[in-house]
Amino acid sequence: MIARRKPGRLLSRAFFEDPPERVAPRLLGKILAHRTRSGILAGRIVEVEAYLGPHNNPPDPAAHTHRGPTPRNQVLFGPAGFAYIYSIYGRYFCANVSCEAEGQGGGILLRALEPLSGMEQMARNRGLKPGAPARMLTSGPGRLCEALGLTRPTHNGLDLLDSASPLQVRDDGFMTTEALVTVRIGITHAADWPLRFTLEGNHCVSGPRSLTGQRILLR
DNA sequence: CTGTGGATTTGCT
DNA sequence: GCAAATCCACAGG
Repeated sequence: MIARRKPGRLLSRAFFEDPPERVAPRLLGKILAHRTRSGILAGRIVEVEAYLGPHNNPPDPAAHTHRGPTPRNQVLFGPAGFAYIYSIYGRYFCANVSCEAEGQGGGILLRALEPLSGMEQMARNRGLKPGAPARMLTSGPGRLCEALGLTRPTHNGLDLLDSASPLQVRDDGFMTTEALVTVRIGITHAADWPLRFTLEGNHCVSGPRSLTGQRILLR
């Protein structure tokens, strides 16, 4: 007998219509779900990073939107709650969610999930044996996309809040009280800005365990 | 834990 | 044309 997970409910557009540094911590504990022919691949969001739009002062030099709209980043300048997926280092994809008001260019990078359903298919997608540890499936932005089967050609620009969309962010009622805030990973500019948010202690969080930071209370 | 190499898309000059 | 890039796998200590 397979236990059916609580699917949760879709989030509202308003949830995402705030600056990235405010939406990012709010996203912790929510669920990213991909409906595929081979089942639902889903996990709880345990690590995110905020990337600020170019209207900020000073602008965020690490953000893809830093120099304004381009063909690649146009989704980030659209309405909030859409998937921005880009390719990186020739081998991987990374998934983001557009946020704040249309035209503002804010985004949130999804860096790690705790797998909830479809682990066997995730392992296949990642080229691992069934039963591979959760960490190896969805810990890291490239791994996360590979595990869920997300690519730019098929998933960039999808509405994450639409009941008909194959890719959604959902809320199953999971409550968190505290987040750890650290600097972002893998960037060279604005390397000291505290814009990475994690569920401290969750073993699917990527990156060095030694990264220290401030704890904040979640509303 | 650290270091290092693979690999290609993007956008600027 | 080229440098940079929101990375990952693997080897070695």
